[in-house]
This record gives sequence, structure tokens and C-alpha cells, in this order.
Amino acid sequence: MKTDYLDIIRKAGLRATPQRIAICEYLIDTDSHPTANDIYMKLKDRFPSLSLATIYNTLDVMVGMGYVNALGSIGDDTVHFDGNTSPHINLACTKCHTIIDLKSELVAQLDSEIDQISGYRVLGARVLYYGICPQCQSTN
Amino acid sequence: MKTDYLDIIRKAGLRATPQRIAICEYLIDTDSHPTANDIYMKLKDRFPSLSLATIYNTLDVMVGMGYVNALGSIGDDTVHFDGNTSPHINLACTKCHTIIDLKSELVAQLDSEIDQISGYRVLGARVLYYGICPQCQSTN
DNA sequence: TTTTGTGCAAACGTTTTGCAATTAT
DNA sequence: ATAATTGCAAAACGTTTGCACAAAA
Repeated sequence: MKTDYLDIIRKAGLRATPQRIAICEYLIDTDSHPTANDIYMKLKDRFPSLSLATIYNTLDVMVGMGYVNALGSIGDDTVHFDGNTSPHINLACTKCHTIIDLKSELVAQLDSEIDQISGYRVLGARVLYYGICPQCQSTN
Repeated sequence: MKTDYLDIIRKAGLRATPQRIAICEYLIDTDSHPTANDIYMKLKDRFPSLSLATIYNTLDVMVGMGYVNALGSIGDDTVHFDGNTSPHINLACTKCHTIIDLKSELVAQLDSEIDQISGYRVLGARVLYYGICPQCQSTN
């Protein structure tokens, strides 16, 4: 089943421009955890005139709507985004700047715990552990 | 029981300067989640010549050693730090830029889950949910 | 036709860097 | 004495903003 990007964009109160569709498509289909610049570089072939401003703009709205999580920087001073909002752990290596996903039933429990007791309108989560990955540990 | 700041700093391989002691002291005693600038403003009375560079410098090392967690930005474009590395949830309001702590047994379980299965040398965690706090929801 | 979005370039603010003077060990 | 740290100023970098043009509804 394919996600309906048009629907997501419209639900966010935005007009469905080709750029936005492409950004959402990339974010939600990838299992990488791209920065704004990653998305920019990935899409500039298809949209030569695409600007970073548009990407940041779209990203902000998506995060504000809860369709995308903002994970923050992982030692590279740029914000990484996560189009996968299902409950999981993000594991980041601060050396090679890679983020992997870990399924965890505990995160799902965490989500509902917060929903029930916090009183917050929760927009997103940042369940991220950072450290040195096995590969970078041996590469020293 | 008082935390031994000298010890923490020395374990990090750093010289125990008054500035560093003050930074650690503030970070670990407070239950706020300060930015570098928060710390700067808090300490500049006692250390008129203190510079932000020193704060960022010290912070980086503390995070790298796992004594402080870097939570990232919460909509205010500045990184917030958490001197409390015991397992808990951080709940951030992206409107008033406040972070509160929530005790959670689930996070402790999460911590050990990661330790056991990941193979990473874990340096820190960022268990943070963001959204709109009850107060900001009504203030609209 | 009206309103919203795009893209560019310039601005902004946080964080980093280089270096001389200072300080901990 | 020696090597690390500070603080300053300037630079760097990611991100945001303002505005004229273009495009979606």
C-alpha cells in the first residue's frame, strides 16, 4: 500500500506542489535519516531550481504536524529528520554520523504512557541513543 | 551526598579549572535543561571574563564522556543540555521552550536493552517528546 | 483571479577556530 | 617549567527571512 503524499500535504494545510510531494516522498520512503542538505542533494537533479529554503520550510510544517520527527544533530551540527514516526529507537554513531533503527516494544509503551499522563499535545519524539558504533570502535 | 565535580572533570582527562568546576556544578545541580548561553549568563557574575567558547568546549567533552546528555534544539534553534543522565523522559514544549522530566521505569529498561543488544559504546541518550504543553494549549 | 509557494540572496544567531596570554599541574 | 586552558575576535556554518516571480486552487 502506497502512502498518499497528496493527502499528507493537504492535511497539513499546504498546497501540493511537485517539490513538496518529492520531499515527502523521499522522507517517508527512505530509511535513512536525512538532513535538509541530504534531501536537497538528492532532489536537485529532478528539480534543478530547488532551494534549501523550500526544504526547510516544508520540513518545519511536517514536523509541526507530527508527520516527521526532528532528531537533532548527532555530532555533525545539522539536524537529522526521520520520516518513520512509528515507535522505534534511533541509534546514532557520533563518529560516522549514521543512524539506524531498532524495533522496540518499549517505545510503543512509552508513547502511550506519555499520551495518557502528560496532558501535552505530542507532536513528535526523539528516542535516540548516541555513541560509537561497533565498526567505528574497531577502526578507532 | 555531594557530587565530586573535581573527580568528574579529572576522569574526563581535563584540568580542574574554576570555570569548568562551575559549569559542571551548574549543569549537574540544576533540573533545568540549559543552553550554552543560559550557563553563560548564569555564571558571568562570578566569572566576568568567562567566554562562551569555554562553555562549548567543556560541554562537548562532558557529552563525549557521557556525563551530560545533549538534547538538541526544541524549536528555539539552540541545543539544550541535561546534566541528569539517570533514565527519564524529557518532555519539551516547542512553544514556551520548557523541558520537564518524567520518571519512567520504561526508560531504564530501554537503556539496558540497548546496552545488551546494540554493540554500541553508548555515550548518551535523547529520550525526548516534544509538543505543546497544557498551559500553551489554553493560552493558544 | 486570488492566494500561496518558490527561489534567490542577504541576514541571522549559534557554534567553532586561531592565537596570545594565563593558569593548573 | 611545561603543557593545557582561557578568552577574545573573527570566521564559519546551518538555518531563516524578505521580496519579486511563478504556480496552485
